[in-house]
Amino acid sequence: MGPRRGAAMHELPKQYDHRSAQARCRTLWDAARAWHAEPEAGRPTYSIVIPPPNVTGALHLGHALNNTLQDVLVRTRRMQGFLTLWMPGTDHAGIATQAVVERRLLEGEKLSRHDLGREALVSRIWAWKEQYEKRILGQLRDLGASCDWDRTRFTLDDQCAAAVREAFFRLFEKGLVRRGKRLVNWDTFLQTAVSDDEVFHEQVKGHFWHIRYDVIDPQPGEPESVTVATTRPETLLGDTAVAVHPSPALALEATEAAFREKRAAAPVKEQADLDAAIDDLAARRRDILPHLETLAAMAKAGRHVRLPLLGRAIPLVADEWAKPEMGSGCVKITPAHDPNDYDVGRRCSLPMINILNPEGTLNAEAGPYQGLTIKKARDKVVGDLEAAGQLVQVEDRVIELAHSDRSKTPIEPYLADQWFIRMDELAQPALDAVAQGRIRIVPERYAKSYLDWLSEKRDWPVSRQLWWGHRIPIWHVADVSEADLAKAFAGRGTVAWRSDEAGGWFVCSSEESLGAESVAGAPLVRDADVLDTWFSSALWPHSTLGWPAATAELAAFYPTSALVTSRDILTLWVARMVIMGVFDTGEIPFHEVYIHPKILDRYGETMSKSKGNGVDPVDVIDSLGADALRFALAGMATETQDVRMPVDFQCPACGHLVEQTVQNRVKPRIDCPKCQKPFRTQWASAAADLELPRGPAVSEKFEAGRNFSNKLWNATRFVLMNFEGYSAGPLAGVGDITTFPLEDRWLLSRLASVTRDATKAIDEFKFAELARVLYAFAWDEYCSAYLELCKARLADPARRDQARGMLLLGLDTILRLLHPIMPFVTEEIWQHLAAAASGRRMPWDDASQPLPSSLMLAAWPKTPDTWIDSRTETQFGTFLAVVAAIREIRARQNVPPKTRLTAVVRAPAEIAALLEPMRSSIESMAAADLAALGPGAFGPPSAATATAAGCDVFVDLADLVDVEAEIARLLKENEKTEGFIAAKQSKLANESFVSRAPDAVIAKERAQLAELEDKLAKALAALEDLRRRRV
RNA sequence: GGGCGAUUAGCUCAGUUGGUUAGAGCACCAGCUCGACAAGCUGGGGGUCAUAGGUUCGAGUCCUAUAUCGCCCA
Repeated sequence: MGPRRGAAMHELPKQYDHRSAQARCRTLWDAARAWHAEPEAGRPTYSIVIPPPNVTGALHLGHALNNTLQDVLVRTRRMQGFLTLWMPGTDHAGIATQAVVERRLLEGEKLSRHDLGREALVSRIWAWKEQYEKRILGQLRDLGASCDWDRTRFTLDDQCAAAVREAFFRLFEKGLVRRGKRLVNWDTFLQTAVSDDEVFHEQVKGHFWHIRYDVIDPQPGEPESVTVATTRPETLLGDTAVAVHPSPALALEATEAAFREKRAAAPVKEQADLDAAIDDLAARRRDILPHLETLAAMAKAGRHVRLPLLGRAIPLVADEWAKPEMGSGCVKITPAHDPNDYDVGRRCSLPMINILNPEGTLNAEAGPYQGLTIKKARDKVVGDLEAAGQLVQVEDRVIELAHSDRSKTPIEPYLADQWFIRMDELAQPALDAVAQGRIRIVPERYAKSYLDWLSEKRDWPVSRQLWWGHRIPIWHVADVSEADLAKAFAGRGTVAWRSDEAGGWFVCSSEESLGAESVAGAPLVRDADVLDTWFSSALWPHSTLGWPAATAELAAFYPTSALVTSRDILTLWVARMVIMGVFDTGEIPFHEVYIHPKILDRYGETMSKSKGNGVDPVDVIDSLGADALRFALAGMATETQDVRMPVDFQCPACGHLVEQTVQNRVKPRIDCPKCQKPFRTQWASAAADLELPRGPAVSEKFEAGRNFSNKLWNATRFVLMNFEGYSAGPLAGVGDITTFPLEDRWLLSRLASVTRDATKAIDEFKFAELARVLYAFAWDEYCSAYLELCKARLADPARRDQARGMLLLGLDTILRLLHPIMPFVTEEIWQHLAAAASGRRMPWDDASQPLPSSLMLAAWPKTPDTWIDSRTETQFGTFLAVVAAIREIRARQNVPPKTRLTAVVRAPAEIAALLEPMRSSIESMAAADLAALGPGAFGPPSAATATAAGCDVFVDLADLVDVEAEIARLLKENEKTEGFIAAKQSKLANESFVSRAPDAVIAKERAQLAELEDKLAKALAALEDLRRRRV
């Protein structure tokens, strides 16, 4: 602080401090509840519901991206004057949350959920939820999300629960809910079915056991046994058939034909393998086909084989699932424990024997094996088979084993009673909404997967054998008549019942309780299951707004405007929201769905906590600021594809960046290769590791945003430094801009173009483009060009105020356009502007009102199209090119920046006339004296030359010039120019080009050729001068 | 097996209805302590647009095939 600066000056620190700014802005926004939306008649609305994050843990980078994009939309629309609601909330995430809590319970207290009981476990999960919900919402606020925090919902709160019961009840009443057996993915650890989406496959080493099943009473000519192979021998206890292909000869022929066709088209390197496969088929035809034909005939005759160990007679059946080209050509059929066998079982009407208890031990159906775990049963079955001489062979084999994503334990296919929602009728309106364009999916190509998935109209299994979730509002009652039910629930429109087709009844209610323990003496037993977590998510857009009540919020904000999400839940969530939204309210839940990309690591893998390859958004917010994070994320949201983000560990001791690799990312501690000091990672668990400082995972991608924040900050610092004695008046009319100096007309033109482009980018969900356009304008045009130009004007009292006004107009507009992406730094600066220039108004502001207290509530720029002036932009471009040419000469001749140059610009008369008013600007920006400007201007023989936008620039370097370097440079440049000329000439000599290309293209080519030839001629003349000088 | 997408500078990505000499950020090189900013300024080097064909006066862009990678579905 020099003595020249008085206390009244708005002197800002040299560096932007994101930490204090973020805290201040949050306080400001919260105090004003600037994010709150109250329904209000007659105002256009814009609404988004947040994809509710799971309360399982902390937010990751994907959440940061997802919510940044929503906030960009929401902040823009709010500034544009829409009554804007962004509905926040979290998801109870059924199985995911219960699994996390159960795992901690087991690790921490060695207790299972059964030790605790339903009520106690659920209350533990609620406690977990409270903790993580708070953390997640806090992180969203740290990110800057302008959600309506007064409306925060939770998928399991009372309001959502009422909506869930009502929706289920309506489905039940309409007969769209059914109960049935289904082969489910059984998680024996969590003891629940998990959906296909919650299953991942992992390759594990296993075996392939070949087992002999004896034929009962073989006839002469018939085989005495069949051999089948399995990776899961214990399942034979549940076998109810052995299958063989009904027409093995035809099947083999078809397979062979397919192979031959493939062979004909195959590249050479694959041919050998295919030949071998074909030979193998021929051998099979010779060796085992007769045997299979016999077995097929036996199957059709209803013959049986004996199940080893248990001795049960099971039929031979003919089914195409048995592949004659594989193994022995026969397969064992265990309908209750294998998806394919289940299909066979249904086709052949086989019994289905479930041999498992829910916790993964064998039940009474397993006879002597009852009570064993699957693993022990497997060992014993194999041992017993061997002892009985039924085990033919054991092969080592790598198998794809299904695991539960939640418990990480192997999945057992398991036959169980489940609740389903019938999709045949429900899916159609959801299909139509997208097919007919009432819901627009962006990018469009994702509409295909949505439509494909929905058009299968597969029933939705909605029951889960969990304790954490919405309890299915169904009670079971047996031994009563319908008249009993009608009497018991007379006048209750909220109760409905249907036959369970086994003599009993299902009673469903939209109320929390039936208000009765029994009907006609028969007990009402509440169904133990809870609903799939996606059921409550499917209601999210309308349940959060108060449905089924006819609230003002529902009327104002439903259907919502847009949904922003990631593609992996397009079917699980988006499609189901459409289905349930239309079913419950008769209206689609949103008009647009924007699918954003995924962020991958440097190897192209998706980031996940379990891989340890992610970046924690909190680290970025902490070190570089929320705006830096948001700017980088918005810049990654390109339309076409996922983006990679190379990640490094930052050494906490020396700051060195250690590349994150597949090897080191799973280690609990890493030694910094530079300073040798160790640091811990997210995996640290040993006490010694936990004491180490943490090395956060970082990415340089975020630094651009931090630097940009600082650039804006310093531009403001400069503007405010020059505000002494300035009182900004309203800029409402801006006045007669035709009298403005060129640079001001240029700035206005650029402001108008950029505003138009930015607004369009947001309308089209082109977030990366938005970020790029604003970055380039703010940095390269406003700061590097305009602000530099103003330096001379600010020193001149006669021109000072015009420059200040324009600087303010430009800065304020940039802040408003940038605010949706970088809310904190723009708000912080806006507050400083308010202190220094409270009287200012933008042309699009309501001049009769004071400016809002927060940038968040300021008006989005509405620039007049009349500002756009392409002639001015061209003219300004020429000016910049001349400046650049002089600077280039300075740089290539190694002239120090302080040494003042003398330059001459030869330009055609009309260009010279345009440049004339910019003479002093050229001089100040290029640090050069302009000795001459015009068509007749020429430089001395000792000048270095450059060309720029039709002008020739000469810089007299007298004895400074490095003649040899200049000659070498010109020679190289001429070579290039000659190449271009040759290419143009041949193009223009091409008869078909000249006759077919549009005239405009040809004229352009001619003009370019002329320009190039002119350039070459001038360069040759300059070369001559230099050569003469050398001699 | 079916579908979708991608391949452009060392890295991460733009590139509009086909039409100048293909752009940006980071990284790299050279020079700069200028009263806004070294998280900065000025200048520079760096690309046979995956490969092979085709359409066209003209292809990074359209078509076909191939290779590689990714995702979704069974």
